[in-house]
Parts: sequence; structure tokens; C-alpha cells
Amino acid sequence: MSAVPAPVASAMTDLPPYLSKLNPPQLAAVQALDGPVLVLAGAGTGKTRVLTTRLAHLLVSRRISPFELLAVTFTNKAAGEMRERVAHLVGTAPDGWWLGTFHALAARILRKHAEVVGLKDNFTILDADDQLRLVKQLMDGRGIDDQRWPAKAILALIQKWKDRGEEPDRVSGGGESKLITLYRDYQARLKTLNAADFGDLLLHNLTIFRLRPDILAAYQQRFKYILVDEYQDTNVGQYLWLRLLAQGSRNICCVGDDDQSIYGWRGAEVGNILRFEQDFPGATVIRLEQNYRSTGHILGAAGGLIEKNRERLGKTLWTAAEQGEKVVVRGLWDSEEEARWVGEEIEAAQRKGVAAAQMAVLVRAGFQTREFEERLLTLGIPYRVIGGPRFYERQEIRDAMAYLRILHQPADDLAFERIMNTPKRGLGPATVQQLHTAARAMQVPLLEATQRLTETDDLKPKVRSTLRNLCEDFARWRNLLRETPHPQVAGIMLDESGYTAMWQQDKSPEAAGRLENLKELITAMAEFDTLAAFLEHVALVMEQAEGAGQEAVTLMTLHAAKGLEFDVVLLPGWEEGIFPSQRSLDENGDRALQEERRLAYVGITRARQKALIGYTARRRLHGQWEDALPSRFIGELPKAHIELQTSRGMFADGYARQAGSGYGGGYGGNYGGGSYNTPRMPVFEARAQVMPARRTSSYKTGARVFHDKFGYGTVMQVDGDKLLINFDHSDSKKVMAAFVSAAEDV
DNA sequence: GAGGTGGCGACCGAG
DNA sequence: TCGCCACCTC
Repeated sequence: MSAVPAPVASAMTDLPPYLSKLNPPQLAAVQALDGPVLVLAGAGTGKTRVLTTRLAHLLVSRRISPFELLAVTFTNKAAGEMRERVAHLVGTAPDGWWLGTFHALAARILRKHAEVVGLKDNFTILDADDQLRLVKQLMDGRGIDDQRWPAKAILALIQKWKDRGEEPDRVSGGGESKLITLYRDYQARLKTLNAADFGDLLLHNLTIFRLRPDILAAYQQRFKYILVDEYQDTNVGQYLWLRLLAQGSRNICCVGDDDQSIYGWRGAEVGNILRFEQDFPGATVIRLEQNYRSTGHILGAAGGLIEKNRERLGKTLWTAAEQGEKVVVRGLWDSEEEARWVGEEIEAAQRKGVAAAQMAVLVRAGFQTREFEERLLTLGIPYRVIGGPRFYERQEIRDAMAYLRILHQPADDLAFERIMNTPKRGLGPATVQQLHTAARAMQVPLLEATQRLTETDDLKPKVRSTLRNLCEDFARWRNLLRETPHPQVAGIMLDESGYTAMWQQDKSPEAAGRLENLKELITAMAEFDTLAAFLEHVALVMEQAEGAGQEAVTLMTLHAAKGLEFDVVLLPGWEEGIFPSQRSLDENGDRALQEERRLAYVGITRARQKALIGYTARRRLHGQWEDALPSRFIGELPKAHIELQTSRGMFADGYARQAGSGYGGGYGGNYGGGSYNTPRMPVFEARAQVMPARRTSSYKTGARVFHDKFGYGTVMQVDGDKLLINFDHSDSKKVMAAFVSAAEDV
């Protein structure tokens, strides 16, 4: 489909080929071009296809210019995907289109009209690090008790206000006046720094639209059609922004799924999608309910669970596919057994021919991946962890970016402060304080104040010469920028400043990787014409380079899994307190519970073929063993779609080894003498399935064995009941024969 | 000013 | 249990 399809006069007959593959609701969603439209797209119902086809259809059938179209997503990934697929459909690359994330589009508008809100068009976009430092500085200045109000909490509050579209003088719902004053200070400080944080991008747009109706009207006229992805994740500010822009044409199409709204904690308002028909009267609502991803049992289990939520628009997914396997719900003794179980299920699936890349372990919180990582490492199963620090959040990238930011915008005090003593130049807090005081007195940026101070005798001689050199260096690098390409200048600057040398001398294992990252950063710069364009890219768009691990099991949080799919999905840790998360429930009560339930729904619906849920009776949490109860969500799963397994046999296994004898049955709580505290398994006691005990026997040299902690290995030496084993994925170790079992042929 | 140590708290994390 | 931050010493 490379050629542009011919426009059609009547959509009812003779559909153009790009529409012929859609099912009736999908077709309706693509063809409802006029007026407000809400497309409720359930998990796996072909949302992306509808979005991209709709875009293509608009361009073809309405013959509008791509520049009259606004298409908004949340992530760069989603924007990139849409870009690619639309290009494929209509045959042109969507360069310069208004297709991007809320933040990228808002930044574009803000650069055009920065002066309306008192910024220059080369304003800096701050990262979370800068924001926090700024808040800390202001708190020091105001003498706010950072015990009662940690800087992080204050920043979170400011962000919340911004998410709601509230400027300092418009904060609703009474915040402490001290804190609102701090918010006002913070905004004022950003202005003097010629900087904006992420929240400001949207917030300043709203201010511009309010102060300058002429500017708003121009955008309203420009955007004849608006398309929004993941509408259930929009916050109040984004909603207001969309509503203002849509007031002109009223042609706004929002696609989303209220059942997959899982970002309430960062300001998303599921109410936005629930209220759509009131907000946009006369709206057409279209439901996509045919699922092309999962089996009947998976959809049945997920559907039964999400039905327990009260606040939803309601839709029922169905599939033409077979029922498939029931969702496995497995009770386990403790988190160690759980990790072993996950490993076994992955190996079992591999034996059935499922590729590692088609399997995922999804957890509620990031720290939970650790135990599974250790297990997979032991078993030699390749895996990758999604999450962790992103490229531009790494220390070395932030440092390098700070150098570049000063080059671009000498008034960037935060950047200057960040690298003033990086690498170490002998400039401590005392010097920083002195510079700050001087800068405030002279009412100039830090760098300029520094430069002026070096011409006086106010500084200690050593400090003075250090700072003078630094100022001269920056002046030189900036001059260099006029005649030398910016990637080259960046390299020179990082070398001459001693920054590269700092990592070269660092002996820690990460140092080499950091130098690699710096090289990658400089390589990436070459793709941009100007330093300004590059800085904008890194602040808003820079993505983590995808890991090479093609054939690897994916470990990640449920949040990170939204939008993805796998053949086999493992969902461990379904225990009260963990999932649903106690902290969320404490903070937001029933609202949070419903969101946790949606999260469970998202987890189950990631699976194509098989979903397995695990819960344990005892878990090591922050280094302590704690008892746990099965998640209430387990009890909410419809019985018809699940298969319960409780691994009592695992105890027997341990018992057999400790006693050196076979496992003799009678598992009713008569556990004589073990160090176990008998855990309670209150939910499905009666349905317990016994797992067979592992065979133990005497081993010969050369025998293949399996050890729960160290994995597979070969017996090198037998010494009574002690074995010397050469482990495949660990060093050779001497272990008791009772702790290994004969490796099954794999 | 730089480098070391003990106490405390720990979720999810786009742009 | 682990990592970060505040505090402390050289």
C-alpha cells in the first residue's frame, strides 16, 4: 500500500482498499469525521489501526492539508508509531505535521509566543533534577522546615497544581498559603532563569490562550480536525488545552479506554473520558469490543474482574478465537518459591516452543523484578528489564547537557551550578553561596556575576583563578561554536573541561559505559542542525536505545506493559498490600482501588495465549519476612475462567530433603520440627494440588544436577554426602547432596 | 573541601 | 536488604 488511495465520493459503496479490512465498528470510528467523537477502544481491539486509518482517511477524503490536523499522543513511542504508519498509508513522510506528544506540541506553541508569558524563545526545559534543586534553594531562602515539608513533596504539590492548570493566584481547594507563596516564588524564579518545567509547557499555553484570544483563534482556525490518543490518561490541564483548541471546528476525536486508566497518581483524570458526552454535547460514541489478541478464558477472567469497578462506561470484550487455557492462579509458600515457579513456567513454555521474547513477567513495583532477575540468571534464561534510568536521566548525560545548556543559554544558572565543581575544581558550597549572593546583588545571572567577581579581590586567589579559567573556557567554547559544528565543539568542551578525564580515571565498573554514553550523545547531536534543536530533542524526545536482547524474557512493571502484548504473561505478587498497593489505598481509598483493579485488568489482557497469576503466603519485604494474604482481586476472578493450583508439594520437597527421606503425604499441617512457621493459605485451601516431590539419590561424577540457588551443574567429585559441583552459571561449589536433584533431560 | 559512615525509608514514573 | 542523604572527621 504505497500509492495514495483515490478519494471516494460515497463511503457506503466501493470502499477504498485501506478501509476494506476494518470491522463495522472500526469502520464507523474511521468514518465519523464530523463533530465530537469518542472511540472506546478496548484492549486488543485494533486501536492503532483505527487511529492511523482515520488520519489517512481524513487526508484523502476531505482533501485537507496535513497542517490543518492536530494529532496528540502521550509518549514519543506512540507518536513515532503513528507517524510511521500514516506515512505508510498515504505515502508521504509527515514532516512538520502537528503530530506529537502533548508536551512537544505545547513546547512548539510556547516557543512561538514565549514573550506573552515573559520568556525568551530560547528558554530552557528543566528536568526533574533541576526542579528539585530549585525548590530546595527557595526553601532555604524562605526558611521552610524541610522535615515537615520535604522538597520532593512540595515539588509534587506544585506539579499537581500545574496538572490542574492552576497558576499560583488560581490555586483552588486551599493549599497552605506558605506553600502557595513558594509556588509563586518558583514560577518567578523560572522566569528569571528563562526556563520552563514540563508542567509549564501546558500551563503557559493556557495562559497565552487566555491573554491573547487572537492567538487562540488562529490555532482554532488552523486545526480543522483534532485526534487524541489515550484520552483516559489526560489531566485537567490537557483537557482544558484540548477543549480550547477544539472550540473552533468542534471536530475532535478522542480514543481511549476508561478501563485502562492507570495514571491517576500523576494527574490523569479518568473523569475526563467518563464525562466526554457532557463536555462535548452531541458526541458520537463508538465501542470497539472485538478483541483480536487473547483467548476466551483470558478475556473472561479479565472481564469478570473489571466488572467489579463501578465508575466505568462499560463494554464487554469478545473474541472469535478459541477459549484456550484457563488463567492459572497459583498459591505459593514464599517469594523464593514464587521465583522458582516463574522460572519453571518459563522453561515449560520454552519447551512448548514459545520464544523467550514472547514472555513477560509483570510486577506491581519496580523493586519486585530483582528476585526474578536472580532466578533467571541462575537458570541461564536471557531477560531484559524495562524501566530503570533512561538515557537522558543518567548522571553523565545530565552533566554533559548542563555544559551544552550554558553554551546555548549563559543565564542557565542551574546548569552552571551543576557543573561548576564537576569535575572537582575545589569549589565547595561556600564558594557557591558567595557567587549566589553576588549574583543577586548585581541582578545578573550566575555566570556573569562569577565573571565579574574574578576581576575583583573578593575571592580567594586559588578560587579566583579557577573561576577565571572556567569563565574564559566557556567564552572560548562559545566562540568556537560560530565556526565549528556543534558536535565537535561538544567533544572539545568535554575534553578541555576535564569532564571526560574524570570518567577515564574512574575505576568503577560503570565508568566505561558512561564514556560510551557520552560518545553516543555527541553522535546524536550530528542529526540536528542547531544546538537549540538538539537540546529541545533531548529534553522532550530522547529515548532509551532499545537493548539488543531480542531473544529475552521481559521483566517490567504493569504500568510499563500497557499497550504491549505477549504469548505468555506471568503476574506474580498478587497479595494484599502489594497488589492492590496499600500505599495507594491509604492515599486515595476507593478511587485507588478501582485504579489498581484496572491495573490488574491491563496485566491479564496483555496475554495472547496464557496468563498465570501467583501469590505467596510469606514474602521478604525490605529484608524482613512478612506474612501475606492473597489479593482480593484473586477472589474476584470468575471461577469458570481460572484454574487454581496451590503448591503444597513444595513444602514436602523441603521436608524430604531435610529429613533425607521420601515425602510421605499427610500434609494437613503436621509439619514436625521444621523451622517453618505454618503459613495460612486461606482462600483456596480445599482445592490444593500436590506437586510431586523431587527425586533425590546418590550421584556419580559427571552427573547433571540442579540446585535451587545455583541452577544446573555437573558433579565433579563425590565425597560422601558432599558433592563438588561445577555450576553452569556460577563458580564450582561444595554442596550437600540433599540440596540438589538430578537434572531432568531438557 | 573531600571523603567516609550510620540511619532511615522504600510504588507506579510520560515528557 | 539496598541506596541515598545527612552528618562527621581529616
